[in-house]
Amino acid sequence: MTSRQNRTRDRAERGIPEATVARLPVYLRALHALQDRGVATVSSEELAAAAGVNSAKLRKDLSHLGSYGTRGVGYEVEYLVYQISRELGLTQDWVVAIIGVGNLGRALAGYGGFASRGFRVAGLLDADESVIGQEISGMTVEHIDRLEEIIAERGVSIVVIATPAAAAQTVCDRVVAAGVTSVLNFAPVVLTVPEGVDVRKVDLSIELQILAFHEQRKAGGPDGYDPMAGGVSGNGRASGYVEAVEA
Amino acid sequence: MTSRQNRTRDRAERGIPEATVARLPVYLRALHALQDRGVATVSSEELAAAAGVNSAKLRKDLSHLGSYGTRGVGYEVEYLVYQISRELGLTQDWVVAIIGVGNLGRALAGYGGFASRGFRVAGLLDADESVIGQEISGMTVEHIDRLEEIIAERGVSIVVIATPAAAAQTVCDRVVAAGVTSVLNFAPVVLTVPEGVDVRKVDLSIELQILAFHEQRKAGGPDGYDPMAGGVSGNGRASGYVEAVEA
DNA sequence: GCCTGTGAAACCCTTCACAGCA
DNA sequence: TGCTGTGAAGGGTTTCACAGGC
Repeated sequence: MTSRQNRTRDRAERGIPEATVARLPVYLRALHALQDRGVATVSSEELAAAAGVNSAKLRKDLSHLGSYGTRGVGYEVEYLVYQISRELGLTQDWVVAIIGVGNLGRALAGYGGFASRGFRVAGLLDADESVIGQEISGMTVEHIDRLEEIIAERGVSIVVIATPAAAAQTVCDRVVAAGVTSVLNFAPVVLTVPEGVDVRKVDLSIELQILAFHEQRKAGGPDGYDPMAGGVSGNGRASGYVEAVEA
Repeated sequence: MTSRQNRTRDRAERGIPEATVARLPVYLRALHALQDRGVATVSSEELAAAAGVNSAKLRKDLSHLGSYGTRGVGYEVEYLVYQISRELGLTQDWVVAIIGVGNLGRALAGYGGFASRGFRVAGLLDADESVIGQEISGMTVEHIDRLEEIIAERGVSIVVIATPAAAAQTVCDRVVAAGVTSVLNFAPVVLTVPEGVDVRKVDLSIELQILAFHEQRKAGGPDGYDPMAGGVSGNGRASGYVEAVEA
């Protein structure tokens, strides 16, 4: 490896695989749990078990950050926590605003996992007059009209969209126009953004649908009993689906 | 392709790639939106745009289900909706129970995207006496003691865990012992389950951490300004991280 | 001896490009 | 002609298995 590319910088080639990045937070959580239990060093086998992956994968992943382990011994927990935190950018604070304080927005506002990872919620915004001014998790809900102002003044760099589906794209456009380039979207729509803006999506119902797919498969055991064969046409086509408002 | 494997069953080999399964719900949503707008047929190009993928990927994905398109024309929206719904197992109803009615559990209980996809929430359970008996989204919160009874009597096949991290594994064990083999976990822990049980995980803070990683990279432009180089040691190691209770 | 770090193989997923059919 | 369906190429990810250092 490292065939072409200047090899002045040794360890972490600029460019950690996406799959690895997605697992680093999981390792980090497992490491924090070990830290709480007073564990000082851990082997790839143990840490992998705690994170729910196999040890080869864990070692490959960590090797992308550098050589932070000791052969014959394992990894020093505290040191690894620091290295992963730094790599993920968690040694600095990130200012977050949450748009939409329905049930989901409230849940997010009160979610302890944010603050403990260096994410500071600096604004809760909504369009509904009846919730403006309400106190939620120690913060006062502000009017969406002040979106641009709040982003600029408080240095918001990540925005969480928890609005109804219909409002999400409009809110996203305004947020992007205000200079934000990282968006976490909980609304069940595909957001269109310009080049250079990152959108990640969490969709509650997609996960359930994937589970349903696998659950359906289990019924038929191996060697293909065709699930629903026959009964299907009696059921009529897509039986009056209605796209509800969701979120 | 299809080198070894009996070729009696032509179209859908039992075994759709996971990556494809994960995108089918997205296509389904886009198709529902088209249906609402009265669109009868759609090309792979248009549907792909609506779903946020490229058209080659969409066609490959759909080809795993069968040949449901018409060359030179496109796909009939209603027919495709039905085929994808059937493949995902959404032509039948799934009975769901939600464990833990904190902020997140409440949000999930009220989430319209479940009911509209054939997921029927048949139970809201919690351990906290002070919420038992409360009405949430038209349902009465019941005591976790009745978990096994409720699963059996109401035919629950998918359980959503929205408890605090500390309670999740215990709840999961009981749920699995009661015969449930599909679990959607919102608690920030890795759940250990026996072979044959599917667990999917939604982690709110992991997504933010992945965004932070990319956001951090943007600061340094191309040709590697090392983010945080130098300032780091002055900051000291992992600056007193405390694993908060979360969720 | 033991456990990390990593080439190499295997596997999966995406993208390309075009044959084939309405 | 236009768009689907799909072999083939390409890229990324996982797993294997072992070399290498403590």
